[in-house]
Amino acid sequence: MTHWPSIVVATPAHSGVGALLSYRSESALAPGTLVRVPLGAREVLGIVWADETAPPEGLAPEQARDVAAVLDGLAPLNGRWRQLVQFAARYYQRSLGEVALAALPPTLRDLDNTQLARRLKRQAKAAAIGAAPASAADTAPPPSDEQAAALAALAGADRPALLFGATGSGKTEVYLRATERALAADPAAQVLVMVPEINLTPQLEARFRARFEPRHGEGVVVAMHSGMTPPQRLAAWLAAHSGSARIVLGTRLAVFASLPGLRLIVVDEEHDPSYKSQDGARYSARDLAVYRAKLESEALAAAGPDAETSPASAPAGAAGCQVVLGSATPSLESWHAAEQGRYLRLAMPARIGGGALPRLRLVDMNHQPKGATLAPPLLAAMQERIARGEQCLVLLNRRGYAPVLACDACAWKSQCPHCSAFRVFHKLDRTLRCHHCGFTSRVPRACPDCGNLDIAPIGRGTEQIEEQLAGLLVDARRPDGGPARVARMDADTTRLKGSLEAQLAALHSGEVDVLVGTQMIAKGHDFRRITLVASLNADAALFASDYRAPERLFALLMQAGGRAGRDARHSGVSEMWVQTWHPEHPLFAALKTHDYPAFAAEQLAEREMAGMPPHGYQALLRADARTQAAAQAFLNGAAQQAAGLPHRDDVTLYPAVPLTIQRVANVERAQLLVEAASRAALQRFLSAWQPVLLACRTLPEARGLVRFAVDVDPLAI
DNA sequence: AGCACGCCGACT
DNA sequence: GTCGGCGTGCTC
Repeated sequence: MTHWPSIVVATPAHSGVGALLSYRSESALAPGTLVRVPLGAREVLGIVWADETAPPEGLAPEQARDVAAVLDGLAPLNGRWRQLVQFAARYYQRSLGEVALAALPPTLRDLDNTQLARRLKRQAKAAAIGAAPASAADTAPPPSDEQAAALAALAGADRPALLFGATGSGKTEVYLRATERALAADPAAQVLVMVPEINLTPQLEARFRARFEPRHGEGVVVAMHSGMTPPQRLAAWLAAHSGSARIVLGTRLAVFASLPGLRLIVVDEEHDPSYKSQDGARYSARDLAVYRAKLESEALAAAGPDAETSPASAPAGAAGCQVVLGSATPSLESWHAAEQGRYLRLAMPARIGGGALPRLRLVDMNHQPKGATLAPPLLAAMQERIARGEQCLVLLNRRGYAPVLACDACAWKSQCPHCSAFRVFHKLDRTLRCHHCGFTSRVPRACPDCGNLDIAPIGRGTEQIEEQLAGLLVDARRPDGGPARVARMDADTTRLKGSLEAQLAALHSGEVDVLVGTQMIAKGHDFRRITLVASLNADAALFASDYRAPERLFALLMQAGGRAGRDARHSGVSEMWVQTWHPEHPLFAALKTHDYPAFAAEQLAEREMAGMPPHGYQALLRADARTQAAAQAFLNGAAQQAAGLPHRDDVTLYPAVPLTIQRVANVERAQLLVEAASRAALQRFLSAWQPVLLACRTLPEARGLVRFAVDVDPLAI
């Protein structure tokens, strides 16, 4: 019998090719089956979405081509996975094909059956070795009272859980034990643990391996992130898909991993903006994680009590798939959900070992010597720490030596020729670099415009702070009498593979007394001897036009402060210094008492007044074009042609505006904000709008449009 | 997105 | 006389 399977292929978002293409097959193909199909002149990977026994309507049967091959040996992707992908595509306004195929490891796309068979064989072999029982040594520390309480509450949770735990309160131990419990409840159970950045995977991976490999064998934990080589990614994906890997640890892309036995999802540092993808489909891995857990739970419930192993002994919540969002400074969205009771809040306010959170020291820059980068009291405090053999962390969110280089005599500045931004002066390699497009050249000896020899850096970056601190601390002495050692850590110093680990090791061993760096040093790393953290340019975020800037600043400062005093011996004296021109700002009052709930309440009240998320819903229509006029013409045309669309009156469309950085790599950028009072209204309108957007591409006044994209729930507007 | 087809400038 | 530039157009 001839079958007419509907198959998803990697069609780009706006190609005009429908989401599902009909092919012909002599045998039935289960939904979720991976196949290779002809598409135009090439053969591509496809996923069977539905198997039809009747020829498709609106397509002459002879136009359907034959399925070229079935990737056998791979179980079909299950219904929950397909539902997740379908939801993500619809919600984030992308084609199903783009989302579905991007969710698979890239190598799978160009593997034929013999190559695949080889990989599968290797994988099965590795899984067999890994499954070999090893020593059952249990090195886990007993949980604290708070951890035990959180775990007990989690066991009965019938909702997503928000683990609101101070830095150092031992959230990871809760993840480990929740994982342990999930794995023990069901021999096929799998757990997904997500972290915001690749940098944070190695140490978490190490802890999970140490805990679970002794009991479950090697291969029980696999990592999944974009830093892995294509073969590594394929191996990890296959291990997860086959069920041999019980724990998948990864960045946002791991939310799409095929996990047939998924029973628990952990989203660590759930507030982190890295969970929102900024290219391709702009999905929020945190939000998708919550949705995925719901899908899995519903499927398990529908399967009935008979389908599950021990329904009688398990608490109500544990029968489904749980999701735990962890943070010391939750996103306002998650906090709001917890306030409303949609999420279950689990609080762990105390630090393990009883250490106190650092004391906030605000430095009013109005009362400091003019032009001082580091206020004298801060410098004195640092010298004291060094003398005691303690470490300091200095935070500045700017790489390079100076953000701008300018001529003293004329108006020349280090403008990037391709972007509406200045190029950053990097003193170490004498370059001017554009941090947006990468355009780099050597620093000119003289002003390119007027020939003046005096061209001077304006502003400060991490390189300069490192240099200045080395000078200012030249007389500082460590307890052993040696000179203070200053180091810098940012994207420039950690570019090479392994260099991040090497630098962290140097810090841990005590070779470094003062570490200068960008926000990457504030995240996750557990430094024992740090007792002072200083933030030099917090003000930039206080008055930023981005309404989420205060939220991010609060999270960053709390997180950075959390690096200090983790060792209870030092915690009594640990301090968080913030240099500011606005010490009266209410954000600092909440920061001083480490009072996230107060800060969140204040922010949420402001958001409610303004109808901002989570009290309103937003989407951006973004356009890239050769001219700003074309970009805006496309956006405004799309807005005009929205007239009369269903649900048009449920949304507000704002005029098109250029982005803050209007031009990047010679592409002009503009965007248009869409607001709605409810998620559903926004969704309905965006769906209706999609064909209009496609039509507006060819508007004569939009000539020169390069691309457009819809960003649902944008992080910045 | 690929990858075709298609119509105009510098090379064996 | 061809190789190749990237401008439109299609993919079950």
